This record gives sequence, structure tokens and C-alpha cells, in this order.
Amino acid sequence: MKLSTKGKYGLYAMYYLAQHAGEGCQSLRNVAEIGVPEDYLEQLLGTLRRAGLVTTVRGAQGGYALAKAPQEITVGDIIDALEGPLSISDCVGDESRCHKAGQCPSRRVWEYLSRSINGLLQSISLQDMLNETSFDDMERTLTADDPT
Amino acid sequence: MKLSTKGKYGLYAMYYLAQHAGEGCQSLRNVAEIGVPEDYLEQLLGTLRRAGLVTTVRGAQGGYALAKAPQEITVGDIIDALEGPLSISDCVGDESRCHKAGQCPSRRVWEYLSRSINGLLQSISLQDMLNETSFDDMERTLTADDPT
DNA sequence: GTGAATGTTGACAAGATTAGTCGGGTATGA
DNA sequence: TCATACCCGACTAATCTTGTCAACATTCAC
Repeated sequence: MKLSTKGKYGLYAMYYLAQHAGEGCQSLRNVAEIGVPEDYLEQLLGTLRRAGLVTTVRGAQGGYALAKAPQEITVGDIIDALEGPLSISDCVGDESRCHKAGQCPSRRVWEYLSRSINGLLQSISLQDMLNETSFDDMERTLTADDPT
Repeated sequence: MKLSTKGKYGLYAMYYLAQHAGEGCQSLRNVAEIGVPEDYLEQLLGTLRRAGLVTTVRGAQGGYALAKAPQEITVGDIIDALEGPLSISDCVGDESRCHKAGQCPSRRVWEYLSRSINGLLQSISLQDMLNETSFDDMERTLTADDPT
């Protein structure tokens, strides 16, 4: 169970744009400084544009910029756009795939996990990543739940 | 971001064994009633055996059984065994892969997510799946956090 | 002891997915 | 009009998934 590089690179790119928000748009070449092949990054940014997360300006001096404020874009938005919606198991969200949907306890596990993980992803915004202290807060709530 | 069928089938199989705990061991053919090809299931049960989650008896009247009580086996144990440890990004857990480990905010996101998801997976035991009411409790804590 | 039932192991392979690469567009500013 | 950029679809090598298969080892019933 792992994330592909799409989600990872996409978050790097969006964080880069968040850091340079207010400086006008950034060319693909600039964004690629994060260490991602330009040709590949172009695909990812295209997907993010179609998902409404970045805006683009074509032509000379063109480039990419965040479509919304950093606090309005979450890690979940980015992962969703690039990797498709989190789908632990096909049967979640598509009842027809499960012949005994009502009684299947595994299904309830998948549903619970999907909702929990989506909630986690949606709870972290780009702004949180810019504010380092947000992480310390998250760590505290996490370790408070789990006394080990 | 999805689970492969290994984790899904593995959980089905372990749940089947939990339901039949106390009835002696179950042959591969019996377990395959959950709807998984026998030859493939055999591989998965072999992996679960090497992970110490099931015990086997060879020969005629042999079969598979849980190695521990249902409350001592978690969904996380099963997923870990079959899909390898949750690895959101390579750089989590292997500092050498990240050239700027200390300052990377994405890394902090991955670490936070990994720990949270692992905690979730470890919090659900096979016994919880047998007790239907456990799910209602989980739903309550989940919806309490998220008022939508 | 023999044979049937059952678990064990490793090799193999078709298909899907990932992670890019490439080549040609199209829009814009100087 | 030309250089700079973004846009888009096709292509590919490598890897992973999802099995299938064949040969073998162990045990029980007779």
C-alpha cells in the first residue's frame, strides 16, 4: 500500500507554487527545480489544472500558479486529482460489485478506513505545510490519542 | 491509492478463520469458499503463516487456523504481512533517500499520514469484526470528529 | 506400507499500471 | 515573426498484480 510518485511529485509542485504565491506565475522549468523530469511534471500540472487546482498562462512569460489560496487547497485535493479517489476496495462506493453488500464486515472495515483516511488528507492544507508549527499541533493530537 | 486484492482476500480469509475458530483447522478448499482461486489463496495463506498469523497442519485432515486469538490479530497485521509495510513515500523510514530530510515539509506530511493510518489499521481486530457493534462505536467517534 | 488428502514451494505468464519520453501542436509577448 | 511557454496524445521499458501450474512433502485411514 503506497502512493505513486504522481501524488508525491504533485505535492512537491503545489508546495513550490504555494511558496511562490504572490510572485506571479512560475514556468515549468522553475517548478521542475523540485527534482522532477520536466516532461513528466507537465503531465501532472495539466491534470492539476483540469482539476481546478492551478491556473496557467500560455505564451512567453507564461507559467503556473495556484488557483486558490493555500489554505483552500488540501493534500487530499492534490492526491485525489492525481491518483484518483482513494479506493481501498472496489466494492466501496459500488454496491453492485459486492453480492452481499449489507452483511460483509470487511466492507465495513474498508468504508471506515476510506472515510478516516480521506478525512486525514482533507485536514492538511498547503497553508498548514507553510506554517511549520501546524505539524507540532498535529503530532500532539496524534500522540494524545495513542499513549504508547 | 488503493489496496491490492492480496490484502482484501487475506482479510476475507482471516475473517473466515476467525468465524470458525474452535472448530479445528479448515482446509484450503473450505477457506476458498470466500470466493478466491485456491491456487492463489494458497500463496496468501503461506505468507500469513510465515508472518505468524496462521498455523497449519499438513497431511490429510490438515488445514489452516488462526495462530492467535481474534482480539490479538489486527487488520494492520494482515495488511502488513501481505502488502508489506505501508510506505507512503520511500523517503519515510529511509533518511538516505531524501537529500534534505530535515527541512522537507512533504516528508512531515507523509510521516504524519503513515503513523495515522497505521494507527487506524492496528485499532481494528478480527474480534471487532466479529462484534458488529464495534463498528457503530467507530462510526460514532469518526462522525464526532467530523460534524459534516 | 500404500494411497488419497492436504499443505509447500518455486517457476511461469498475461495483463495492468507506473514512470517517464517524445514529437508535434497552440498561444503570447517582444 | 520568432522565441518562449503551455497543451496534448502516442509510445515504451520496467515493474507489479493476479493468478496458474507442476512437482514435492507430510499425514491419516486402511
